[in-house]
Amino acid sequence: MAYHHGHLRESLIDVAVEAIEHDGVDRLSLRDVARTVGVSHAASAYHFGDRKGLFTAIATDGFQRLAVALEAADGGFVDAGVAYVRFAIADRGRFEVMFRPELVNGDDPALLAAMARASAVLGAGAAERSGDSRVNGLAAWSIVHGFSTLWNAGVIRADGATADELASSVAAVLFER
Amino acid sequence: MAYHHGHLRESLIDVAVEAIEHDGVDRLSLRDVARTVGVSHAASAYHFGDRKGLFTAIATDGFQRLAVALEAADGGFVDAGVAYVRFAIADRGRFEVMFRPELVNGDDPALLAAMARASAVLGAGAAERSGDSRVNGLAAWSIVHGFSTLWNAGVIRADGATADELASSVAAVLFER
DNA sequence: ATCTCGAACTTGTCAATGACAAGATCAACG
DNA sequence: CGTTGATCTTGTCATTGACAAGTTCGAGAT
Repeated sequence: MAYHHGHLRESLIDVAVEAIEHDGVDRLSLRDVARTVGVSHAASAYHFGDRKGLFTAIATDGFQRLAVALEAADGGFVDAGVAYVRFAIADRGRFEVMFRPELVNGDDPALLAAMARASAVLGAGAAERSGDSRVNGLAAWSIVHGFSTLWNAGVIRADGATADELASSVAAVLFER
Repeated sequence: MAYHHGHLRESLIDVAVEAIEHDGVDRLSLRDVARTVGVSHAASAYHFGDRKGLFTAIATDGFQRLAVALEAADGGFVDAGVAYVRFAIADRGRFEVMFRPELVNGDDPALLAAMARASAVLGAGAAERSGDSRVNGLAAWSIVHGFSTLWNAGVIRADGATADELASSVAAVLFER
C-alpha cells in the first residue's frame, strides 16, 4: 500500500457522507471513517483540522453540487423545485450537513462562496412573479426545502407516488394555478 | 439536598433542551446535563435508558406541545402556519429532535401517539381547499416546515421583519391570493 | 413500630472517541 | 546528495456513553 494515498481528502469526504446517510450526523465517528478508508485516525485531522472542519468541507462540496443541479434545471420554478428536492434526497448526507450552522465553520471563505453561488441560482427564479419577489422567493425556497426535509425525515406517506411526482405536485400548488 | 429529586425526569429534559438550543444536538453530553441538574451521570440512564431514550422523550414532549399550539390557533391556514413556525422557533431544541428519525426510538408508543395527535390537527386545515386535499395539506406542511427550518438554520435574511410577519406573508402566498 | 420491597439514585468501570503532540515517510528540487 | 515541506503515523489524554453493582429512601403490609 502506498504511503501517499492520492485522494485521501475526497475519499474521507465520500466515506463520511455515506456514513452520515446511514447512521445520521451525530453518530459519525472520525476514527471509523479513517478505518474504512484505511488510514490512521489522525490522517483526517491533517486535512480538516477537527470535526467541524470535516463538516465544513462536506457542506461546501454540497452547496457546489446543489448549484450545479439547479443551474442544469432551467425550465421554470417547478422544474427547479424538483431538482432541489431530487438533490436533497439523492445527496441526503451532504444536504443534512449544509443547513446545520452549528456543525460548520460559518466564516469559512470556501463555504461562503459556495453558498452564495447556490443562493444566486435559487433567487433568480422568483423575480418574474407578481407581488413581492422577496416573499415569493422565500415561499418557493421554503416549500421545496420543507418537502425535502420532511421526506428525508420519513414522515411523508408516499402512497406509491415517487418523490419526484409528489414534489412536482406540491410545487405546482404554490404558483401554477 | 433530598436524595429523591422529585422532578428529575422533567428537569433533565429541560436542561437537555436548553443545551441543544445552545450547542446543537450532537454536542449534547448526557454527563454534562446530569452535572447541571446536580445528579450523578447514571441518573439519566435510569429514566431514559440510553441517549436515544432521552431524545425520544424530548420528541414526544415536543409533539404534544406542538399539538397544543396548533389546536389553540384556530383561524384558518395562515394562523395555524404562523403557530407552527412560532413553535418551531420558540421551542427550537425540541423541534430539532422531533424530525430526526435516527435520534429517536421510532416504535415508542408514546411518541407515536403524540405524533398522531399533532398530525391530526395538521391535516384538518387542508381538507376545505379545492383540489387534491392530500397534496394541499402536504404543500401547507412543507411551506411552514421549510420556513421554520431555514429560519432556525439562520439562512433567511430578515431585513428587520420579525419571523411572525415573514412567516405570515410566506404562508399567504400559498392559498390566500 | 418495624419489616420488606421496589423505585430512585450513586459509585465504579470499560471501550471508544476527538483532540493534540511528536515522530516517520516521501517527493520534489537545488 | 541533502534539505525542505507536505502527508501520514504512533502515542497519549480527558471525556464520553453504556453497563454493573451497590445504596438510600419511602410506602404499604404486618
